[in-house]
Amino acid sequence: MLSNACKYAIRSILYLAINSSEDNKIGVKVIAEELETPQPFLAKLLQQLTRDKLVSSTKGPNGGFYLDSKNRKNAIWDVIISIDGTGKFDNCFLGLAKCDDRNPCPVHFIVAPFKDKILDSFRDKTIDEYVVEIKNTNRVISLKDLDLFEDEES
Amino acid sequence: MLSNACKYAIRSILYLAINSSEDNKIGVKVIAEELETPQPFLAKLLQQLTRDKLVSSTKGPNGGFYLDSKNRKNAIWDVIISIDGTGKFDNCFLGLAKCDDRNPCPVHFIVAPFKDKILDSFRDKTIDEYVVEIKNTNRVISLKDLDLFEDEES
DNA sequence: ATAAAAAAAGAGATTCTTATCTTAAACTCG
DNA sequence: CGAGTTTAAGATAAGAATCTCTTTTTTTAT
Ligand code: FES
Ligand code: FES
Repeated sequence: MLSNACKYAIRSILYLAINSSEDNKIGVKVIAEELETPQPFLAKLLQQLTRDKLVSSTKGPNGGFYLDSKNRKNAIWDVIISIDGTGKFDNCFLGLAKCDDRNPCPVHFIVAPFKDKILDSFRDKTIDEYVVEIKNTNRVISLKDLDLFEDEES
Repeated sequence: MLSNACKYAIRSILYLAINSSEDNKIGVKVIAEELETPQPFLAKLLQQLTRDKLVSSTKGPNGGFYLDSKNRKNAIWDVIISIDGTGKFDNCFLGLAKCDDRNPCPVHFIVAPFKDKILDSFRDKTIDEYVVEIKNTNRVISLKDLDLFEDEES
């Protein structure tokens, strides 16, 4: 549904939203390590996002990537468009030409409501709002430090 | 989520379920035309499905592919396993190592119920049951004859 | 100047998709 | 039965898309 590239991009945007600021720019290297993604690939993606004004960057010493307040008003959907282009979402789950209520494939009415829901969530919430939610609910974005609740039992 | 190959496979299984029988075997060529899929690619997929006993075939004149009553007791899920292998479904939507309720990514709780539901539908229903449903509700499987309801208005 | 970092371009690897060609099986008809 | 036709099975490879890595250039801070 989403390309690998796009997943990396979304995760890094969220990472930057949480960890960066104008005073605290973060280099590709750190981001890549933190998110456990291939570094050069991520670099390219971040460049793309920068061109599309979804993240900000400065070169030179103490340079790096960060999100300014404008960037934070964008939606995840913008990231998806920037990286994967539109389309991947509107397609029929079984590969029919159109995904359409009037000519549904056998799984259409199972898939469609969820597609709508997730699409809404991606389009309507700003990055900022996502971050609030992530902070409130302890959602994970990096591959590291999984099993946060490991020793919760007993 | 599903590979192209897998989509083709699912659609041809359903096509065969609806249109074929032991007395009415259907050749790759017809199936490929009907479903508008690349013929040689489909051929390979059908071979794979035949090896896994999900479809039946005979060679020679009047030969072709069909579903016998055993084949019809399988589930779509079996097709997915045969073509894509397991896994593609259990993955995190944002590419994290595990998709896990305890360490959810920011979209996990939007995606997870959907995944469960569709998975159930794929695992629990037999091909036969799907066909009944398709017939009852006029679902589309081929790319041709879309817009069944084109002139329904007015 | 020097060093740090992103930007840019592009080479290489891998996987996914499609096409071609040969072989083997099954039926048909003389 | 036996030659010829039909169709799937199998092997191989060409093409395309996706993903990963390398190298060079440009910008900026100190
Ligand atoms: S028509 Fe297949 S998912 Fe909507
Ligand atoms: S953890 Fe990401 S979808 Fe479940």
